[in-house]
Amino acid sequence: MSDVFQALSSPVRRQILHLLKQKDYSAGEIAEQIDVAKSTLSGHFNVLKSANLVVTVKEGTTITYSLNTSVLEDVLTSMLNLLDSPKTESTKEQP
Amino acid sequence: MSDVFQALSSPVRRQILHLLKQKDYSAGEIAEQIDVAKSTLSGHFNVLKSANLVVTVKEGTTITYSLNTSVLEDVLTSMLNLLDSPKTESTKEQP
DNA sequence: TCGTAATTTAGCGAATTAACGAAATATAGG
DNA sequence: CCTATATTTCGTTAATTCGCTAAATTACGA
Repeated sequence: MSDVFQALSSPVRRQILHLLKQKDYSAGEIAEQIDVAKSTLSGHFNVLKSANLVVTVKEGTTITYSLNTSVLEDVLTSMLNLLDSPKTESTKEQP
Repeated sequence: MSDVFQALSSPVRRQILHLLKQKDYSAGEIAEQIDVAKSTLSGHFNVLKSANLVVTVKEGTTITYSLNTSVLEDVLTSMLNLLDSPKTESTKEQP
């Protein structure tokens, strides 16, 4: 869980995820659209992979990344948990 | 947004948020329930405050922390955004 | 005013992160 | 086999994070 939030805390990585929401991309195609060195991106890919936020398929020399939505769903659930059935606001006036 | 995910990426801070979900607590009361030095907790409070995830009320020498759910709702929305209307899986078989 | 309780600030060390460029690896195709 | 392409690994550097202890701050109450 920490891994996922940590992964989501980088704007570059969120940008990658937003790209992958539209369609699958290879590492190179993503590099064309994000202005950091490919080696740096490769590091970001690793973080996303470790957090299970993306899944890869290797075909020849090309690696295609796609979004793994199930982990996002898990995080969403855990955050809903934080919001659902909130504390009884006994000291405050109820509307 | 990065701040919020960064804040959420620490187990200690998530533990604090979960406590605050139940009811408001003072810094000291939180310290009783989490096993790190008070000064360390104070640092965590700062992170949570900067991310606007908590709100404080000072009363005498005691500072009471409470959850600010609106930021959590924003994050939730942005994550739903990542899941909603996913890419057309043109290369995959539709069920 | 003095002492005490609650909380924060300051300073430090170890570990992690993010960026880069250069070099390495792997695969496809001639 | 050789070369071009795609991607990763490595070494470096700068910045950030997280934990601690010790000291400072703030407010209360005797």
